[in-house]
Amino acid sequence: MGQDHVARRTKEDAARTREELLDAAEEVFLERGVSRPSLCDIAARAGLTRGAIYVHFENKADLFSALLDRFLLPAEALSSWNPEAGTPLQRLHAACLYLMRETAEDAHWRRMLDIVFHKCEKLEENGAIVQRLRASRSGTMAHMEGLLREAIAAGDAPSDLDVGLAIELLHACVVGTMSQWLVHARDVDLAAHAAPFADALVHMVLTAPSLRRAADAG
Amino acid sequence: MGQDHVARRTKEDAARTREELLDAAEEVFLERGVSRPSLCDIAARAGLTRGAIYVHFENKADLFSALLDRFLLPAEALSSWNPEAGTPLQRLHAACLYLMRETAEDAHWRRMLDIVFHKCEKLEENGAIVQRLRASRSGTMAHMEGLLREAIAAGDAPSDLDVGLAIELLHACVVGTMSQWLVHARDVDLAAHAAPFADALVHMVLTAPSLRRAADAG
DNA sequence: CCATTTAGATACATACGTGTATGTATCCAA
DNA sequence: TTGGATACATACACGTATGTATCTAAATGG
Repeated sequence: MGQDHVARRTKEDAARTREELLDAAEEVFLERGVSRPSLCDIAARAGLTRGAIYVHFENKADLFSALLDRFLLPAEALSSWNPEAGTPLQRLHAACLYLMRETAEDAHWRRMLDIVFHKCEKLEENGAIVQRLRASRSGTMAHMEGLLREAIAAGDAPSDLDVGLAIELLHACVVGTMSQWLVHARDVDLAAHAAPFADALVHMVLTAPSLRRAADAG
Repeated sequence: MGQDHVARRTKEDAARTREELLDAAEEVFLERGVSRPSLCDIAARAGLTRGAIYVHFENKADLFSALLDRFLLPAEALSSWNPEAGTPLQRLHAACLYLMRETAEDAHWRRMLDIVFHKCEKLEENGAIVQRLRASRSGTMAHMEGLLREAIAAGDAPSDLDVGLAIELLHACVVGTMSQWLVHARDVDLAAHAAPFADALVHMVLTAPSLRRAADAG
């Protein structure tokens, strides 16, 4: 605002403007999607010009990729999140609850998730998002599957459970719930619903006859 | 290609080219997203030029809207689908199964759903998609909620069930499953999973303690 | 059989986003 | 203090998408 020609300040200042550009991109992408806004729009939101963007990033795709880098996708969040409390079954329940509760309570995570789920087009040619989403899915599912197998070994889950089937459904339900919450965040009390939903989903995995191996429809 | 100046044919021919343009748009949108391809790309896919598009549609948004008109979103599909067989609970189960099985088996529905879920940006300013998605959600949820209340009245579901909570979860799980299937259609045998998933979800609604009114975590 | 209408192609003006090249002022090192 | 490096702004050239206007030929109505 007050500064006319702000040229090179200190290195930390440069890093700070980089963050401000990412913040601006996050805002603009959330409001108007990833494809439509120009780099000029994003820079203007940060009170800068396109020149600043090209200093820190190669182009819009690189900027978006950097924005994703700043954001721990669920897979990495799950891995980095302390998973060392309680029985495997309790930890599976905690993982589901964590994902949903974080969606309900962490505004920043919610905004980024909203961009990834609803404000950008998932195209093979894009690479950045698609690959991360694949990695997130397989990472989360592997994590859950490991816990569920441990739970079975510990006798906390039925031994004839079809683990692959159960995890596929559980993961889809958790992700679907998060996705729906993002769209209708104002209609629903997310925080209050997270716990009963996690309970119900784990209960389903443990008790649904149709998820047992060699099961017929109930 | 072979035709130099193909001018006005018969009225049915014109309607046919309109459909061909919509087909082309569906293909192109699925492959490359909604925002990036130009009207020229879409017309070329149909073997035509942009002029043909402007004859039948006002602009790209109108074309996309027409594409959605041609496609029955789940809500309308559910309403138009014969819902008159069996008890309310069986019909609730059939509704979930229908949505998932249709996703697994109807290639055209799957393509359109993939576009709507993953290949376009859901923005307020867009209107066309966002409004339809809202309508679809509320329509489907209302349908399901009615059936579940009937099931409770018939004694097929617990009377202290928190219907709103249960329907919110059930809907999110069904939509989430459909969405995940679209992304990883090649990794999973959709048709084989639809039935056990529908069974498990209904089982969850009927038996999960956390979905009862005044329930505490189980 | 002629006039009108219309499906679709083509041409053109305009706007806009991108990438790059250049300018400028500050910071840092010698 | 001076010269290079760097952060950011500005200017320009280019490609491209859009909307509209014009052109054509065929079909329809009288």
